[in-house]
Amino acid sequence: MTMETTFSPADMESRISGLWESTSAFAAGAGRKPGSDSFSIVIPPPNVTGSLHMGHALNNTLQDVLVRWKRMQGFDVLWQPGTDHAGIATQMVVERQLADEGNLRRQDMTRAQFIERVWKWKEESGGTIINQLKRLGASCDWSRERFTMDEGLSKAVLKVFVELYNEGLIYRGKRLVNWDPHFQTAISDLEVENIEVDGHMWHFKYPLAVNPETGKAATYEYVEKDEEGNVTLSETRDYISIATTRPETMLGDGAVAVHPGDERYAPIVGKLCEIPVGPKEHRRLIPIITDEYPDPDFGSGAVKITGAHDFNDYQVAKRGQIPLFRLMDEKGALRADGEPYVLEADKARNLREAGGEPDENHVDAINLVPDEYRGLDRFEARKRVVADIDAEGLMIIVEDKKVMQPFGDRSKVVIEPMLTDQWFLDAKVLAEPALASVKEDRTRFVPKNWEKTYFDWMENIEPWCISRQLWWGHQIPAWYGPDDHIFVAEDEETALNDAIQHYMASEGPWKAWLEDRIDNFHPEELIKRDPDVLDTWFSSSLWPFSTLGWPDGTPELDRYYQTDVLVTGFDIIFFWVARMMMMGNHFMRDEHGEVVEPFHTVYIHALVRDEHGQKMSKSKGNVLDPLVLIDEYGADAVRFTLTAMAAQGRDIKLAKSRIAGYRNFATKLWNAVRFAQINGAAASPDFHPHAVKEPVNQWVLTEASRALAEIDGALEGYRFNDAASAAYKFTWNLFCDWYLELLKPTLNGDDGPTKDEARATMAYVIDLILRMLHPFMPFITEELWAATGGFDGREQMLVVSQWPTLAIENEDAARDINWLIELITQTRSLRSEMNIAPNAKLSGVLVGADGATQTRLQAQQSVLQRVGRFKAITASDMPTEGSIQLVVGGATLCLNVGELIDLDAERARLAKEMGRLDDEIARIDKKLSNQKFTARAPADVVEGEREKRTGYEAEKTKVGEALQRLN
RNA sequence: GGGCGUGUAGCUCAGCGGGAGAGCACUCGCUUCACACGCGAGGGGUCACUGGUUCAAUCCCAGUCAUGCCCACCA
Repeated sequence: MTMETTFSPADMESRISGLWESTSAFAAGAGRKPGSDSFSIVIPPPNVTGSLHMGHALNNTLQDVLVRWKRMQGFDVLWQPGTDHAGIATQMVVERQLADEGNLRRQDMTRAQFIERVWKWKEESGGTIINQLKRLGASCDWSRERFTMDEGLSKAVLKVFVELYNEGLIYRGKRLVNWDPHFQTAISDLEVENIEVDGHMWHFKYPLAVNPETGKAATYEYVEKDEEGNVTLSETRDYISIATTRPETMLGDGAVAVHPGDERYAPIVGKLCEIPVGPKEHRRLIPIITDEYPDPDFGSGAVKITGAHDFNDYQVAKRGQIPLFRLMDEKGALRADGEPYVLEADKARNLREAGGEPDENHVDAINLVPDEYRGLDRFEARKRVVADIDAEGLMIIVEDKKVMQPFGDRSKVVIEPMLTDQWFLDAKVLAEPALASVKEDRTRFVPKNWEKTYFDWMENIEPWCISRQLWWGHQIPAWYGPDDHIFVAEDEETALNDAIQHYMASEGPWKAWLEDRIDNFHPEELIKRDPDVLDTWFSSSLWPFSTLGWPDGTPELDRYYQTDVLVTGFDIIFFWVARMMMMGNHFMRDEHGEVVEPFHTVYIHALVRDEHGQKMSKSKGNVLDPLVLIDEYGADAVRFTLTAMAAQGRDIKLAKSRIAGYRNFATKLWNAVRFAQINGAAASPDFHPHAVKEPVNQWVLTEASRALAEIDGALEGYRFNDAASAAYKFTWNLFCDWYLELLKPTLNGDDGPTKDEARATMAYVIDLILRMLHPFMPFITEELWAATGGFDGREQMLVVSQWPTLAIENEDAARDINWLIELITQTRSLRSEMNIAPNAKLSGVLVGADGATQTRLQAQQSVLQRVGRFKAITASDMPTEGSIQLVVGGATLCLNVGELIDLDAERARLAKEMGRLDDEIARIDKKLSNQKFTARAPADVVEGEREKRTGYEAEKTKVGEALQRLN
């Protein structure tokens, strides 16, 4: 087979991919050795709406490196792929598509129609990212691809929900949650991004209530003191000053709170003040209460309490039994439905405090939202409230202020805390065993410092709001009876039976209703299913076992669970890793009933940034698209770059020049193999690496052994960058730069056993290189594997061939070849420095060489001529006159350069060399003369310094002699 | 406010107790019979700063200054 000087990744990659696919090379267990252990990884399922970005490329390259390495080692490997249904993201995509088509909006369709539409979209466009992963070379078992909404996974979700509900760990309740007014759903704390924005803080006067007996406004002496207790301000006030960043929530205030120790407000605690918004005759009065929450030193020290629209206020309201007024609708507009939301238990109390009687008629009298504000968007309402208060002269001041504002991570709109009915998971209980697993080292994070992040979050975990007011997702398996009794079951039939049983055993009206038509009613007449769906991460948290068939007991579950390592980015430690730990620990047990964690290792990798360290974003225009890079440089180059830069604990700043550099590496490998082909590299049945005779071959096998050990060690420790760099250095700097060069005289020489050994060793080492590089650069290595005849007859594709093991350590050969390399390197430097033409053939004599060196000289004569560009080098006792002299390995090499020699330059060069040696010796002497050093430093270190000194001294003598000869 | 990082050659980064490294960029020289996506040779660094521990510190500790990220309820 003839090879071009460069290769074309594009053609090759699709061809190779096809071969892998058609031979099922990635199938679970492909290439395993009989009786081998399993090695399994579950892919972090990308969103079905996703397309491959650099983060995916890094994440999946690293997984693929591990998986290919383990597969070649003979493990029974499963890399489980799949995608996530991504509730909000997918619903968003499909709704946008509907809008683009000018068709119905979601709201105009039935739920069933819409969901059908989403599935259709999924079938048509949902596979994009999977194909992109294939282009990267990800060796997942694609035949086992799963989707979080698959039947099997949905079954797992139902089972988990029902069990956790029955255990009391899932419950429904009215709580303050993060409400996304754009998507009109609750979201979890994690889906909220707090961003600092420019805002304002308004200071308003809340007038004290008119005393009904006197008909006058109440007043009090407001006194401020400095730190020493001196009065700095004293005035009579008929109001309390309130600071707020959100005036639009004022209509929902339930109280004003001050700190119990705040003397300024002590005279008015317990009194009422008025919310200064809306028609005067209908303004609501609220009490001034005390609570630890207000900070007397911040603002005025008085805080308005809006329990239904602020998380802090909610806590204060609960403590003080302050009513919660839900002021807004699902879109974040002030409600227009006329009826204020008041918790039943608090209704009477509120009315009483508002000065009214607790009867239904009075509710309208304190109607929460005045007519002129009804239906206003919250930001519009804010402007109106501020303007109206200002017009009334009740605004004290407005400050510009940076405020932290919550935004929906997908919708990018301001999140509104809202009082709604939601489902929650008691995460605190589930977190405990998940914490213990990491504390007790049964699951470990790499790098370890991420454990602290995990601990901090898990130790302070809050209930997880798992319900979403969406249509796309796992619908919550809960049904409500006519009296709102909840029936949770895996299917409607069970829920219905439960309901029938429940009501038949009750004494209420529904018993009679049922007795009337027990076999003749539609289920919907009795129970209605909760319309909400579960948070996408609920199903993702089951991924490590739901993809393997759980809750059924499958052979795959037995074989591949616990998975080995989870490879992921730190940004989803909370979203996903922690939750998988919670669910895995709760549901998965071994035969002894012991907890089995979903994975024993969590490898956390960095973020990929642009070359200046900026986060890649469309708006900055600095996004590098992995697919574009793959087109330009090949998948192997992209993969190798990401691997080589994946140092632990550091973000990857990706520059195209690096990718180009590793593309060049691929070309280099290509040409090395081409060279070997041209020169008849051939596997010989008689070849045994331990039996080679030539030092150069012994040496390259020694170096290959070292490189392999380094790669294995690095991969064991997830030091991907070290592994890549060891493979790179061996291949290029050792094999190409030296081994192939040193072989050239032999390969161009006469046939014979030496040449045969060279050809066989060359073939053997190329085999080795292709194997050791395969996890990093699967395409080109597979291609070259096919292009070369190897030692195993190429019965298998490289992907399922064996990972090399080699442990040859030949010190003598290493010394021989390193001497040769040093001699050639030094002469090259000299030629360059002395401006001697690179192709000028020099002759030289080696003076003072010991026996071993003389033997080397003899043996390497042809190499020296070819690679070192010497006419000849002979051993001699007598230095040549008028030569340039070099000290190499304890001997002096005199190079005859004829008229080329410039005596002054030569003297200067040697003098500089002397100076360098003097410096080295002085440095060592300083150390050795330090008695503390010789006394306290380890003996081998001291001995090492002495040896170095001896070496420098010997070299100095030689250089001195050379210098003398010039005079 | 708490936590986790990072500051090493012009750029991007390895190294992390005993003689400062790589890739790219730069300079010089090479149509050397695999490769110019190449070959050979070079220049370039008080390893952020200040103290401390140590026989020895770029590396360990403390502080300072920069810089990045995550978490958090100051209205």
